[in-house]
Amino acid sequence: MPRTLPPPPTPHRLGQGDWLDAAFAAVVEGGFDQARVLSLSKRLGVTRGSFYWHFASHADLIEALWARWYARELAVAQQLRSHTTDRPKDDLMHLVQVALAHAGEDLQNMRFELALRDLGRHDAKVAQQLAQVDQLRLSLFEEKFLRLTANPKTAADLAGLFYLALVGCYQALSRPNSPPDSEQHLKRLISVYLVEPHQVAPNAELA
Amino acid sequence: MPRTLPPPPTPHRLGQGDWLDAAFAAVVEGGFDQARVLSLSKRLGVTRGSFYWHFASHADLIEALWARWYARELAVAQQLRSHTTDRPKDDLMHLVQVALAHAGEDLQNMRFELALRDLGRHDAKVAQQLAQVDQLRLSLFEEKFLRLTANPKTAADLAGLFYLALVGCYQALSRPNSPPDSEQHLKRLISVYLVEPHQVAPNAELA
DNA sequence: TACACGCCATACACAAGTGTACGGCTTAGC
DNA sequence: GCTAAGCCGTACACTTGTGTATGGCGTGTA
Repeated sequence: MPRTLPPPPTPHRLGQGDWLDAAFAAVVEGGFDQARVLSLSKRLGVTRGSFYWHFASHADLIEALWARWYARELAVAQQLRSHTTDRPKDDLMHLVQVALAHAGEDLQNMRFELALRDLGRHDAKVAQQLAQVDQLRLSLFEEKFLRLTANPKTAADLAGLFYLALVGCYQALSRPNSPPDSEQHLKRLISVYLVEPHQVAPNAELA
Repeated sequence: MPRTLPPPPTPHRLGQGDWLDAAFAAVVEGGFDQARVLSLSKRLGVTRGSFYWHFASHADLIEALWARWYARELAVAQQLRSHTTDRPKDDLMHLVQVALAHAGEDLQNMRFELALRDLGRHDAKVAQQLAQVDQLRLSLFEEKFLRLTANPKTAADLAGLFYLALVGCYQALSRPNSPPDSEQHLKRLISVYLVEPHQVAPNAELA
């Protein structure tokens, strides 16, 4: 068991995880171009000699970075799938809650995912991984919506629209100076117009 | 009148517009980092000496690029605002049609706008311009939806959700290997679940 | 204590990118 | 046909970034 204790005795004695964390932070702040070996080493207070001990190349770091993201997304999806109550609407809103939690770490995850989507638009391998995650999430949403409408086609449609709205929310919330109440606003939009109207009752146009 | 004839007598005698066009194409293909002076000059078959005659610096080019985009977006919004018939639903779907036209040039515009949104996440001035355009579009959508529901709050909500879905569609359609029918699929989703159900009739859950 | 290994610093070579100064060709205007 | 301006090529200095080879310092272990 090599690395389980978070702060090893020596003050700055880095491991792969430290470089990945620093790269993640750099991507969140300035996109994937800012995840340069030179700038990361300055940020970590070491020289590039350390980096090339832990990683074979810069491309290796980037690949390890979105490989870690991919693995985590699979785990999250697995956990969300098992989280099922007898209130389908609450389950759906729980998904929104998890996806749109505006506080701290989740905002970083949003910005990272958007940067990754930008990368995927120009890199075939990243694009494929993203498509897999999208497909996984879509099937998850569809599963939840199927407990609302019982109509497979409608459930698939709503899941698609639901996901489109979520991706749009990512753009809206990741913007600097996004008002702090916009998260609640977006949650309400999704709840009122995508989740609530579809069950037995037709719809409820609130005043 | 300096430059009105599209292909001037000499084969490669460039103007500002040629550099802007080349930069636009580079951004569409590989994001704003690919819009480098060196690579653009190679693409245009000249050296950097030409560039620094037309532009003061690289930042000047980038700024002129999204300034041109901004001006065009203002013009498009102005034109869309005036395009009004007596069939509100058709007007809304016309907006979708214009925004999501998958063919050729419009796909390039989508990818450029997404790249610009990435830039806006790390540049305050770009972020501000984007916020203005978003606000302009939102008010336009709201205007159209107001002719459907007559309820101001509902119209604002639907316009917001409509725009979120559009931004999500941008991500979906800009992906490589997006199936050619996905455009029609997305249009149907927006039509059936966001435009159609909201008028006098409650909603129509099609089988 | 001697030694090997893990981790990092140093130094070198190289490539890509920006900006500037200057010089040359080509076109238009008179 | 001469000239001046527009447009571009060339050469230089500088910065940032990658990758590699090599050496040094520490820690744990025999």
